[in-house]
Amino acid sequence: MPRNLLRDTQMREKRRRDILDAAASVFARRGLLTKIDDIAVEAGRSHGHVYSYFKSKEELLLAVIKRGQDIYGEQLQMALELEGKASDKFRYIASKVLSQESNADSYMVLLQAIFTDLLDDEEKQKIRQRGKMNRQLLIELIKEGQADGSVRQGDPIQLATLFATLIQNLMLLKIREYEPANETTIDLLIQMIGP
Amino acid sequence: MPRNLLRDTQMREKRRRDILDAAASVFARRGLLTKIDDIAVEAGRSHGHVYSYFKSKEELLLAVIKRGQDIYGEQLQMALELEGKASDKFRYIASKVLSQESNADSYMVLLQAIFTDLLDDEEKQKIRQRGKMNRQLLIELIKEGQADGSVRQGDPIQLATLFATLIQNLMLLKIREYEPANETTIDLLIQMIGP
Amino acid sequence: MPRNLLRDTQMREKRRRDILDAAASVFARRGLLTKIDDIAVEAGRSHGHVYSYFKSKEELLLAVIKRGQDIYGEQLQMALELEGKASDKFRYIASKVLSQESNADSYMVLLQAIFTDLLDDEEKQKIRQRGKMNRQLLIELIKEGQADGSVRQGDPIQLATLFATLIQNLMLLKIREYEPANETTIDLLIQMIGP
Amino acid sequence: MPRNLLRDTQMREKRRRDILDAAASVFARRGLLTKIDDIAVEAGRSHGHVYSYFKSKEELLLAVIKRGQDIYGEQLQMALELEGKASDKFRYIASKVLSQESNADSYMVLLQAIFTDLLDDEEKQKIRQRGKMNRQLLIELIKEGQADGSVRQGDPIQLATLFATLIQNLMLLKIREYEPANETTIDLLIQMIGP
DNA sequence: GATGAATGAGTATTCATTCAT
DNA sequence: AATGAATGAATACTCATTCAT
Repeated sequence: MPRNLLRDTQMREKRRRDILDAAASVFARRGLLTKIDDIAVEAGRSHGHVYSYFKSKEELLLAVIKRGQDIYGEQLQMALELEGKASDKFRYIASKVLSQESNADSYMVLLQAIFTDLLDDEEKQKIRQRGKMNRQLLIELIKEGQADGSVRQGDPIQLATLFATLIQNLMLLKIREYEPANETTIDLLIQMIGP
Repeated sequence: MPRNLLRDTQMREKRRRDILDAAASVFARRGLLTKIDDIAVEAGRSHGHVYSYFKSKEELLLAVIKRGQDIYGEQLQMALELEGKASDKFRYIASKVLSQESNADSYMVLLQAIFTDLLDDEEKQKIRQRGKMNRQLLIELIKEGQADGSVRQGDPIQLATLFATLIQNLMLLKIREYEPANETTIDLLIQMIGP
Repeated sequence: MPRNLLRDTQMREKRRRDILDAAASVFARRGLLTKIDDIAVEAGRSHGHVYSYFKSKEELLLAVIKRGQDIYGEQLQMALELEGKASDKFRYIASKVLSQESNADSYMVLLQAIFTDLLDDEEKQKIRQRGKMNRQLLIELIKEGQADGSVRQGDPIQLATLFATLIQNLMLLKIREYEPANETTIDLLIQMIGP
Repeated sequence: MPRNLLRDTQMREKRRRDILDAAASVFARRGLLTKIDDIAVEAGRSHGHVYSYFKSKEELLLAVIKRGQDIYGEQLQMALELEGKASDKFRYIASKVLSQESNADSYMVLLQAIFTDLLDDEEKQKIRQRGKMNRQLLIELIKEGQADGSVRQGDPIQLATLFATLIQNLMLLKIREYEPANETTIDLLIQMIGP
């Protein structure tokens, strides 16, 4: 009996996303030592299930990383398209990014993947390439801010790197209940890159 | 002929340090997936050798982390004792810390240990405690800078966190050959926390 | 409208045979490591399909073996019923058996099943029993040949075993493209058991 | 403390041989479905032990096969160097080969490896190459026999193949307690290739 | 002390089998 | 009936740790 192909495909897509969500959260908490079974349990499924969606743990890890980078890129893009001063867009980015726990998870996974020798160079290259694209968006915004006077002068590349570094690490600190990064922190951050 | 006990002890100390050095470098590169044998090879010894200096892989990891934090603390302490404006001391810290590759290794290990669920809470507490002590030194320096006018106003705790975050991540970027953090970067950093 | 029960049954029989064919060929090529899915793919069906015709992989394997033995037996029977000298019947058997690839497949599966500890003794007994029946046919033929002077003297059991051994292995060699067993080989074989 | 290097090496060699022996016997009985643990148990060791001598199950399998072929080759070589008629040498080979159980084990493993798709073509090529070398020895002997009148006329390649086939399969039959191949069988066999 | 053989708990992955659709 | 999603038992292989030499 033939099944409903459209629905089958949609269901499959959904389950794939469920696994990615579970994986991101567990990879973030247990690093690359995560067991496939941890992920399966988090997703409420058996480990065999995971393997019918991802060929290997490495493939799953790479998918998690890619998705995190893509989402981050979309958030940046959205900010760029707002009206107003560049500094307001930076503020928007900071509060947007800091408000979502999953960003911190993704970032933690990314850090480990990229600063570690555990992946092929080829895979690391792809990840870096996507990272560069995202940073390019920030660089544009820095330039915009330097033009409209809301961002200090200086090498846009370095300023973009410092800004990105700051918000990403604030995420980490926040999620691990170090220092709650609050509105004040964001103010401070904006001032630091301000003129 | 009695053995030279002092010398024996010194030799033992030295070999212990050799292992710690090897371990820090390998843990940094291969994360918590590091094998004892990787470390032994890096130290030019057999894996059995490692076990006559450290009871377990976890104990070795904790020792590596502690040593990294202690060294970082000493570097901060040294800066505090310099003569001059607080901002000059910050500059000194930045260039000192950035100049030593082993700091980046230690920081990477620390990050993984602390943002991961792989250690006991008890051990994580000790690590956080030492982290707090180091940050306290930075907080003092921030306050000193706010008094002498070389650091901007704002919550010293948050400023210290932001500063620490920046230099630690710059280390990582540098060591992984992302963006070479150079003197300009340090200038920028000092300006950012400046008034 | 009542379904055509006869036709349903025939269809079911046909699909069962399709699976057996697929299974024989895959078992022969991949041995007992064959996956149910390999067989399903070879049969152009899903693995679930296989299970609506055979309860388990073992049952399927046993069915494959049994069918191979039965077909071999029929081929021997047919030869026995021919007119002529026993040696002509041997020649007929040899060329008949060697001409069908599926015989080699069946024999390879049989070998593995029987010289291996992977089946129950009970199942192995059944297989051996059928093997004995087939060999009995050959023994009759040997005796017939000894009577009509076309086969050498000697223990008929041993001669039958040697003959069976030879044609079965020639099949294997042929199918794996070792030495093409041709008409000359058959001549030689007949001479060897000849007087 | 340095160890006795010579002795260490010898011990290692011996243990390697022990594993090969165990592996040959288990592979023969359980085919390619053999578990590494079966072998370890047979060798009276843990499965981890096996892995410090062979990198993988496949490597171990290949080593077992190679050793079996090498030993068979040596047995043939020895026969060739005897004094006397070729048919006596054949008789010697037959009784020599049939007297050692391990030959049957090796042959069974070889059969499965070579008639199955489970190994790389490259590995299969190596195995076939060694097989050819061994058969070449038999071919020489056939020719010798045709010259001294103790072997029937006919294509030496085919005669060698038939002879090899016969003794190898007799081994199998014998070891699985089918038909005890006894002196009579060998007589028969010699007569069959005789003039 | 130093080595590396040996063990066995732990983990990624596969695949027979079941069963809802 | 036919499919393929889901499960979990089974198994290859790894690696921390121990310990005899």
